[in-house]
Amino acid sequence: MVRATGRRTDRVVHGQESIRVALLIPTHALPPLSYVLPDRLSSGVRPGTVVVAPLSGRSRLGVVVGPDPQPGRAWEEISSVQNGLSVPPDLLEACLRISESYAVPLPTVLRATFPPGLDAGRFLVVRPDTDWSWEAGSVVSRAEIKRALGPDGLRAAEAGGQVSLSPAVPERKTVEWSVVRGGAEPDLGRAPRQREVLEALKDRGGALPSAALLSRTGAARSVLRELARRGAISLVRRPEPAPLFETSGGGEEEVEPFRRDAGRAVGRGGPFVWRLPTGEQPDAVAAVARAAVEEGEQALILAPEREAVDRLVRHLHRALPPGHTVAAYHGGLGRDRGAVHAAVRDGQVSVVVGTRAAALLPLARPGAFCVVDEPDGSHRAEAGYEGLPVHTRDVAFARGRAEGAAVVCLSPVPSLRLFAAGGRTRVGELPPRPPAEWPSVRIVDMRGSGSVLSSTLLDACRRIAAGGRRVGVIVDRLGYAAVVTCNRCGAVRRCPGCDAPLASHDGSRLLACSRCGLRESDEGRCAECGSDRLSPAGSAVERVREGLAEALGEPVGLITAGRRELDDASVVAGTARCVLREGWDAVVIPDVDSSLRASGLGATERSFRLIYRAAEVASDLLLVQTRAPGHHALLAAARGDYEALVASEVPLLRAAGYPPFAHLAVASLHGPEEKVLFAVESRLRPAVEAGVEVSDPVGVARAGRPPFWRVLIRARRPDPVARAAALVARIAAGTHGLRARVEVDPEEV
DNA sequence: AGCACGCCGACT
DNA sequence: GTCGGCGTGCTC
Repeated sequence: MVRATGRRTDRVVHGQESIRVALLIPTHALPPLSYVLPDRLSSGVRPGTVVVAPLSGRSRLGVVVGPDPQPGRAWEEISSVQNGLSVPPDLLEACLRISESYAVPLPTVLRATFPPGLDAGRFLVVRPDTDWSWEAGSVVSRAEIKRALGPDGLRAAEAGGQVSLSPAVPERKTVEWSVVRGGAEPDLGRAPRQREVLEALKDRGGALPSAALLSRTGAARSVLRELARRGAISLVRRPEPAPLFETSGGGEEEVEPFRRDAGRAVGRGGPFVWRLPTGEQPDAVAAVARAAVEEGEQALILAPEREAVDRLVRHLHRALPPGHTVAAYHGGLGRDRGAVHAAVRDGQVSVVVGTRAAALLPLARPGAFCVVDEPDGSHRAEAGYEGLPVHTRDVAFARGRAEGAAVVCLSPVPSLRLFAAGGRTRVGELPPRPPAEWPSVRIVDMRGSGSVLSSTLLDACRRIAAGGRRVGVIVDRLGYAAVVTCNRCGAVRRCPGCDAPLASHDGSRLLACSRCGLRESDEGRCAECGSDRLSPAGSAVERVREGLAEALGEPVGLITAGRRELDDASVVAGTARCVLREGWDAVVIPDVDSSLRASGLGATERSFRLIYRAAEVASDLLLVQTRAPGHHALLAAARGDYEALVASEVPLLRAAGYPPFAHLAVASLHGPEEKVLFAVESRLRPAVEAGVEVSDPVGVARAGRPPFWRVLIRARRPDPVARAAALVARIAAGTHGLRARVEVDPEEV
């Protein structure tokens, strides 16, 4: 079921011609360059082939992107072809598209398809000088050559072809393997233990790491030594095996209800969204994976975190029928990561589950991509940090299109941008599945109350704790800081300078701005309604925990990403991510307003999602305290009514010109003000296409750190936005002292 | 005049 | 990313 798309990449490049090569230097400043492809190297070179090419007299690794559209400029020759590393042409196609659409340098995107830890600083000695200490054929590091020959000597040796860049993946640790020897078998009639071990080894294909064989059979090492002495097996050192798991089956029945819809999506191909309860996601994933492997294809499952990846691997182990191979791929694998990469690329793995670092893993036979917990923020790296600032959902969409595979996004509350016709990608919807159960929901109106914890909340906690059951309390802010709100209208006291909410720390009478560090006293009136009844609200997790413990007269647990204390207490406070990972009898959100009053792109969605997910993990009761009891997102979420959210929010996205109806890019410029202003006003603004709006740079002050400037770029169509974003990045890359981070169609602003 | 430093653009 | 060219400005 391979549907080749091949826009410009399926032609074979051959003959003494020139080709375009994207050198793997992660910068916006360097476009693909033209090189001559000498005849002796031309066989097998196609788009996606990895080559070594010189730049300023230095060997660089690069990827062939296609034939040279304007031959004649190329002068330098490709110096070698690295066949083992090449990127599949369809995946290259997806990389080109991602680079263009999201203003990420092509080398950065291509790098993400490569095996981890690739060492591009090693040289093969081809023709050594008589006075060199290395023999022909040996591999030496750049540093060592530089030390012996000096920088000029290295360059001369490179230019003269005496050494050639020879990148390699890190060597695997070797371990002892037991391998069955062919030929006459010794008589093991009187050695049942040896016979048993030999049979077990033959069952597993005749080769197994000795440690695994021994633990599988429970035999002692002496048994292996004896078998080796008799010539039945040999003990050899081989690379450690990759952590691949054979499926066992046994849990396939639960997958059955999902198979028809998953099969339809995988059979048809293209992007899909599937709304189903969070708890049903693992079986839906299994159904998608199964549909792909039954076609003889591979599935790539993308989950937000390592733990979720490992859980899914364990689930698939049982949920898929026997005879398939599952593997995890994420940063926690260490040196095993390279081995999994190779196994996936060679097609030995049927289903690979990974974090966003796996989004561009090359697959031998791509069949389905599946994005688990699609709206989770961890699916996208922050701009400026490691990883692509592109949501894995969008990476998967680009791949699905280029590689002819289905993409299925799973969540009970998917990103709204998937539900709007006319976006970047037309997304099909699989029949949604309603929540399996829904708790009773209690909305406590906190208007007119200055307290943080209502008596209703405390009574509910007492009642549930008394029954030996558990309450999870969601407080999505660390530490003790609290904002100040008006008791009458609920407005938040904001910093006059930068509009960020002012926070009080440790109960002091002083308010501080977390952004610019401004301090002022907490006296005064509400800027909205003039009321003088202001009180701290939006308490952070430590304060709520203390308040609860005091009011309930018993210890309260704490779960955050960094800390875990008394987590078996009957009442446990924690951040949303931690509380939502577990199941509770009741879930309490004492300050849902801290989420509801947030503004900007994605804020309402996020609030809805928080409340909805809280209801999912609460088996009996969801209790929410608010000063906005009529808020439409709150009411819809309390009913579990996603359609209502779509109906109310999608028109707002359209009216506000937010994705997917229009497109925007956020550029953060770090550097002195005059350079920022010059770059934006004199270079960016005059150069953008018609229909592209560029905002004035807005300074963002940060306590203790130099400020930066933010520029919003918007337009109706996606491509001009991406081109303008790439332009700012290029301008900044070519301006000393100016650095830019750009993010196209961010999830939130 | 001679030299150090930092910015800018080229590199295919 | 990395290097060399060149302008600015300082010192002998």
